[in-house]
Amino acid sequence: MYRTENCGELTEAHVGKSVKLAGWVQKRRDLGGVIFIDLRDRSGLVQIVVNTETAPDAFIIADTVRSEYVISVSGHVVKRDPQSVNEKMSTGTIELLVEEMAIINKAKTPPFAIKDQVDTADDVRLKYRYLDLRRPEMVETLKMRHRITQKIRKYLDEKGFLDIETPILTKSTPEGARDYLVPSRVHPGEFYALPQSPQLFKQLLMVSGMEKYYQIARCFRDEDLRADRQPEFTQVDIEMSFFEQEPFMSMMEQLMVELVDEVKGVKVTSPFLRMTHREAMARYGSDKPDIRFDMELKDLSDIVKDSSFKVFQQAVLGGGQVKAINVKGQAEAYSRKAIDELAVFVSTYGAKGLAWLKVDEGGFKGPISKFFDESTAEKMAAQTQAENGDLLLFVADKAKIVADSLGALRVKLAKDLGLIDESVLSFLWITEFPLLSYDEEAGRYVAEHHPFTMPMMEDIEKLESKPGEVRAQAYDLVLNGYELGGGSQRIYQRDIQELMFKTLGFTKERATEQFGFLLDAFEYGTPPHGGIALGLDRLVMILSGRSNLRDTIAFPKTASASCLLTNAPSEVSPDQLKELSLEIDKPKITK
RNA sequence: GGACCCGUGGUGUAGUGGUUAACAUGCCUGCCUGUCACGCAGGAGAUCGCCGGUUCAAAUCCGGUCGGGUCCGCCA
Repeated sequence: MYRTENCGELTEAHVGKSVKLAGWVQKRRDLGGVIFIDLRDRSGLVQIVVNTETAPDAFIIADTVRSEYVISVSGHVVKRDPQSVNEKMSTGTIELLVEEMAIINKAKTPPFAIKDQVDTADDVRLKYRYLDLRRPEMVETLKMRHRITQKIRKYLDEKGFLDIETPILTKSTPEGARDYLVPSRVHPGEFYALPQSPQLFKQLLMVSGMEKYYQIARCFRDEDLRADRQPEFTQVDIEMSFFEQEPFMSMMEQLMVELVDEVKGVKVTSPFLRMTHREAMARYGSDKPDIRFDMELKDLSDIVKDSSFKVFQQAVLGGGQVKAINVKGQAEAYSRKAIDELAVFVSTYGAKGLAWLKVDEGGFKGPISKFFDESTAEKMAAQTQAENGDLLLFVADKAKIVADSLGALRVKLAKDLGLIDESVLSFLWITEFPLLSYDEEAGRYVAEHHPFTMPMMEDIEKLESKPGEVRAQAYDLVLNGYELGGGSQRIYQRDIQELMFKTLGFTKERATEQFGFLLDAFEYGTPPHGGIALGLDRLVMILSGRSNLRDTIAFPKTASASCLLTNAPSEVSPDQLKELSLEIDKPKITK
């Protein structure tokens, strides 16, 4: 037996007991006649002491031990003298007095120190991910991820949901994200796709009468990465029959309430705030607003449309908007140069400029103040709740650009100014999403959520006349400015589903070819159903206080979707290609 | 597809045209019996990501390329 206890779990209750420990050498401190070793395992650290006089054989071994050696020790747990207690260690009041020691395996000096304070570049960490994962904060994050999935499984099990697996090798569908493709050997020239989500299968399970399904499912999307986006990620996928939106949302809320209480000890109140998509876009310029701070977008279009400031005037005349955010009390803090930098920031979202006004006792100050007469200025001040010392920032443009740029600026300023209370978990639901949006590039409407989302019944007759105005029975769960997940009531009637495909520009033939199996299935007694998919990685990221999804995934990909540990993706042999009837059109220039 | 930032001993940084590339930490050796950022003394370790150009001279300037990161587009 290698060990009787775990390092980090030793307490004063063990004092006087003989125990065996095994683990990695965190740190060796050699004082000549006595050697201290901090021994680490998954549970934490404990100090072990080897004395040349009381344990001469062990001392000889301890003398040769180095960082990250795997060792086993036995001895007695003793209480430390009061003056040698280490308050920074959870096991700091005790230590193990070593009697025997053995080296189980030696270790090369690791390329970086195994400790929490990371000062190592991401690429080095990822190349040696197995060492990076030894760092306590990484262990803690993966432990939290485990506790989260365990809680989700327990909760859904208690509510009667069945965990059912769906295929990883499946059918490519053109809607939505780009697919990862897998060539078929048996069917030359044909491909499987990895699932973007188990969407179709979970609906088919509802047709099957499974009634309540869930899966913690890996999903794949061949799109460019972000700090909160990986090409393979994990969804908590949930679907139920005889679905009604309100009770379902309540059940999801209850899961979140219990989960954050268990995992973080944070109490959040239910029901969560609900906000329509239209309101979120108007007030926050985002469909996933961070409502931990104010600084809302204020519409000034009507007030300034007759002003002599041409930029504002023309934006409104052209069908656009003029909106502002009020940066409270920051007029002095932002110099002209600092505001110029903010203008560069909003330009990435397509804004052509960032107008500004500072408020002081004499009224508005700044280069554009001369364009507004007294009564206009008063109305602007009232609309933005402007007071002395405030800084107003304006964007005048098409609605989308105004929302994107001011929405992003609002979040950036809040972060820069420290307006966000990081201890708060701020959940809300966004409802009544548009069903469709017009894709300029494709020259047609595309599904905002996915093509199986049920339109709102009162909008359904507009599907053919004004598709852009149809709202969906869809909802997103938002946490602290991140989209945690989204779901909807699904279409479960063949005729509505066919109408939807038609609206999306599918010919009847193509709809049959791509989704005929679903349309057919709907004709065999399909219950109304709906559900949600939650981004597990993002949930772990937020609850563990990380700002990057990579830190919540044991073996993540880099920004260019490669794995630095295994060097995937990589070239394959000509034989492998031949077997799959594949030819490489543009061979990479070999190194 | 685009923009921006980064690349210098194992690790993290300094050096921004001119001697032997500096510092911290880590590593190695020796000394040290209560350390926990142990201490003290000594030592090894870098063709400055790669290729090309400018120059008498390049870690430094220019172009390209590769790798990492953040964002826009893309993606729910």
